[in-house]
Amino acid sequence: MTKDNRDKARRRNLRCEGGDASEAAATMNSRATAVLRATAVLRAPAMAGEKLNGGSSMTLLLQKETLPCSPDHIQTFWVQNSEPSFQGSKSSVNVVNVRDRPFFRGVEREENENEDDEDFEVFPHQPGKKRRLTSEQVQFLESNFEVENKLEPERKVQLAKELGMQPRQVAIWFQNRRARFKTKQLEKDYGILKARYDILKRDYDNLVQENDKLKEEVYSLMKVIPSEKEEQNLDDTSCGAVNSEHKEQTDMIINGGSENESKVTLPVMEIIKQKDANSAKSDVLDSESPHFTDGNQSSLFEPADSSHALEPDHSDFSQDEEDILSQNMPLLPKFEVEYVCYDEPPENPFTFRFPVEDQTFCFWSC
DNA sequence: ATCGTCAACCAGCAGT
DNA sequence: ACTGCTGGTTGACGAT
Repeated sequence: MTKDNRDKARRRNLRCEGGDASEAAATMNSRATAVLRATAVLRAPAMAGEKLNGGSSMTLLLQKETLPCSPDHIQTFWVQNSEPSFQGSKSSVNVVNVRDRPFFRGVEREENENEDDEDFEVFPHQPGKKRRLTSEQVQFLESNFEVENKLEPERKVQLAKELGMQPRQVAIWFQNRRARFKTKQLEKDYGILKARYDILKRDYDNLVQENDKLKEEVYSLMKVIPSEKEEQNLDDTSCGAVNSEHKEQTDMIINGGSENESKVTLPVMEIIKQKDANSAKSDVLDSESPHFTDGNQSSLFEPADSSHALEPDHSDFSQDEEDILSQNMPLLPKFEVEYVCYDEPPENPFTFRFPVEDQTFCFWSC
């Protein structure tokens, strides 16, 4: 018999016997003695982890007819059975009739159904019967979950006592609650990533448009400059050579000069730099645009830095543009980056190259 | 009848 | 060996 099989058999036996013996005993004991039942209706803390002390509105729910105790008993019970985080000098205690409260409907019914059952075996698991927890039980568990989503053994027993549940039920509820929380968190993160991608995509499209405009302007400027020179050097025999050199430079700029950028002569670079300065105010690249300041950024993301977006143009995606994109998408999973089809394998898996079409961006819509 | 929710369960893994 | 966790599944139950 393997270890796993032994484990499974043991666990099945435990469940068939009504769960862990000590847990069951604790529950039954609590039920036998808990003529007084208490729960707390707590305002849900604004944020998980916020302590539920001072100022929480607290309601003690008492079974009116069977309550043999004074307010002193109530206080004693509460202090003995509450976690420190639920205690507070500012907490208000209200004694109310709970006959109508949903929290006790199930208990009451069970008790009535088992009036002759002196050992209080009203909670053992009945195969095929599932009872929903009452709204009050769920609310109490939710409050505790927000304080701490893990469940220590003592706390589990404590909660089970206070809620009239089996500790195993409490444990299962916390497990399921964690699973639900994780699912929601994943959905939320996906939404944030999607929004982030949309912004990057929009910026990229705008950059492409800006790039095209710059190219056109450079072309038009290149037409003007040679004509001026021609006028000044009409008889200059080197004119042809100058124009030839100039044309090479222009082509290098427009068609991709990353190979030897330093050879670009100053006049052309100045023109481009002036254009950069004018374009720096573009809303496309404005680091103060709303998507950087909406205050709703997930911790998953760092603000995109578009400050490099108007470096001297390279028609192909060169190193600068790769840097821009890699900075803007620092946390994209590697598989997404490598989705681009390469003619040749990339030398570095973290550098990537965009094809002329922006098919790279299809990974969200695929 | 169908669908969504949720308590309960199972299998596998990890820590003690 | 024991315990608790995660991920996945099952089945009861309520809403439509």
